[in-house]
Amino acid sequence: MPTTIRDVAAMALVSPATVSRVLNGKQDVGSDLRRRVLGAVTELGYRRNGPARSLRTRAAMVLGVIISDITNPFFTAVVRGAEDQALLAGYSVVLANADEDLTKEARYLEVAAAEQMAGALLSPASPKQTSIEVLSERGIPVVTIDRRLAATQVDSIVVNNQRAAHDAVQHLIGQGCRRVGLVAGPVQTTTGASRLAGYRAALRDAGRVLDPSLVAYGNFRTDGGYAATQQLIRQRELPDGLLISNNLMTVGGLQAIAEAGLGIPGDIAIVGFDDSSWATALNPPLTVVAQPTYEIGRQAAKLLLRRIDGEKFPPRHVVLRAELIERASSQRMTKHA
Amino acid sequence: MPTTIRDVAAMALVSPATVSRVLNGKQDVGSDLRRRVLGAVTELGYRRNGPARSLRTRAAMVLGVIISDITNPFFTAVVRGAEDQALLAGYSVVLANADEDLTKEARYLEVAAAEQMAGALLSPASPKQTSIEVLSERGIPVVTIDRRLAATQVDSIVVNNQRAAHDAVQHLIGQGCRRVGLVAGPVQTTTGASRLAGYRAALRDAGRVLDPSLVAYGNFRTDGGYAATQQLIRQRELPDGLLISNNLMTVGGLQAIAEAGLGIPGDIAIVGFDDSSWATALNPPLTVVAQPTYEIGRQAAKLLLRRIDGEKFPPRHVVLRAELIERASSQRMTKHA
DNA sequence: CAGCGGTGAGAAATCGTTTCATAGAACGAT
DNA sequence: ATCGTTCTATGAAACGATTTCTCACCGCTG
Repeated sequence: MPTTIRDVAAMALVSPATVSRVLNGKQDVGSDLRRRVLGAVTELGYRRNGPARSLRTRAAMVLGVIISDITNPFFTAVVRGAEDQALLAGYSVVLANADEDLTKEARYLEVAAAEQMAGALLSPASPKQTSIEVLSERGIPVVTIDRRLAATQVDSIVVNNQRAAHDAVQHLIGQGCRRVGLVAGPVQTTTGASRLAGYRAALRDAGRVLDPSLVAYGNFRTDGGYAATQQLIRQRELPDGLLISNNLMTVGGLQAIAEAGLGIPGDIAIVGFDDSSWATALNPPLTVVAQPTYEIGRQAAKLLLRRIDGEKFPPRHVVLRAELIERASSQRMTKHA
Repeated sequence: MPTTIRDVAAMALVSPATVSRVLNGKQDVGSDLRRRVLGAVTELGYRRNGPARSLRTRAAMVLGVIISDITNPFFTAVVRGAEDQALLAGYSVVLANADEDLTKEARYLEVAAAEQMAGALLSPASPKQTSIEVLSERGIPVVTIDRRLAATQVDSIVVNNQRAAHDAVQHLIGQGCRRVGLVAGPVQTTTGASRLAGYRAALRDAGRVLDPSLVAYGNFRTDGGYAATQQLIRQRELPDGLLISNNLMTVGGLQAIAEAGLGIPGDIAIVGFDDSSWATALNPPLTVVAQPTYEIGRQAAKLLLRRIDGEKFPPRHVVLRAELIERASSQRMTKHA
């Protein structure tokens, strides 16, 4: 019952083809006809039928963003960046929440393929098991964010996690921490693995021995951070400095520490990953490794749009820098000591 | 180039119509043919073309969720509930971020209409100015979440905000607060207005006079909460208890209080809206009005699915209960005093 | 003036699926 | 044996846009 392109054509006394051309600005159309068409469009309140359009053009003006945890503020911040960029180019962004679950992830990749989205941003749940084949076999470009895929021909935007973790650990050592611990993320994610590597490298560089009992593994979620931290602080020899590999685990970690009655930074100095609005509301304010979330999203979308436009260039792997923001939770030496 | 339903039909030696019916389980198809078809489908790795399907059926198996702030954990938690429910019914969920911006909101409503989504969940930026006409004139059902529209014929799932705010203020008064302040949300949202009303009602019930200088207005975002709180605590007569109308503003408020060097709950007792993972990691842990976020999403999706199925019933306005969770940030009286 | 390139517009084919209207078969009832 | 009736399965017509192909027309040039 809604108005179609034929209705518009009839009212403007032109053919549907002309209406289509006006609407897409493809070919030159005489200015008088153009006016007539535009007039009819607004008069009838005509809107293009998306599916019909996608069916014919084999691509919707929609970008899919499949993130691994929608409740993680890091990802939502990334999405903001991607969204702004996409909107500028006339694309809409739709999100899907894969929940770190390979099945759900696969399902949403299929939705993206089935709906013939123009492209997709993805933070893969696994570098090996995640398969973007459904998309690539249909020529739909993908850019991964925050993490990489084992298949290196896929563009990616990540931060230098190893370096960032290295900086953070170095900072803790500089603050006089003797036993620096790590709440690590899942090693099957590239982020988890890189941050672990950075931690190890920093200790080695400082001439420390690696004590495996100082590393506990979590699932990048609050409960995992809680459990891992508890494991670390229940040992005979406590860590006196701790790097926690992502924001949600940091929340869990802080809780475990508070419950154990340990003082921050007196008993244990803390550095978290990912800045968040509440980091400064904590007491003491939290030292964090801040990732350029908005920029990650923005660059990912930009890159994706270039691929959608059909530009050919070798796979690009953009590495942005994360920055250590020193706040009180890790300050053991007074600055003017 | 991807395989179509005709390819499948050719391989199974049946007509496309039969393949379609097998795939949709609509009508009876002989079990031998059914097997042949299914075999061909898996063999060819066939996937339905979404747009073609939507074009024909005039509805995609997709639910749109348009939320007003994707960086707000409250909304993302709601989405989780809606998603689980939708997936159960075979629908996929896509999110869009309206960012409290009427223009963006309108745009995404149009996208939902243009893509012929089956239905939409919406937290309207404004009860009056938000128009869901694009959807309703196409028969696409909408359920609002967290907030209502002025047009009461639209289903909604909200919490009893007035009651919740009332409880919180009553609690603060019970803790001995003499001057209870409020960081209010935008009055043009139903949530903002209801919480303000609850605050006022609680003071009236307690026989207090309403002091307008104890209420400051924010925009439901961190910066707004910061500014509003600052305004309240810079007066000559400070509030000694404070209810903050949403989670993001609470973060800003805490920051302002920390900067002013005020002690919680000693100088000022705090109750925030919306529970969050970090609420217990704060020192002191934050007393909050917790909303049943997951349940809001779940019920909203359920209701929407019934509408999509074409069920007819009068507009339903579900009101869930929010619950006060007392933690240390508002405890001034020791329990055993 | 013939011929040619270029331009603006229309007719019709097309995208891949669903579905309506049937055709044929099988079966039971009359 | 005939007629209905019920099942299955098919052919073909949508759905609403884009796009190729075509043609008419115009102005220029040699």
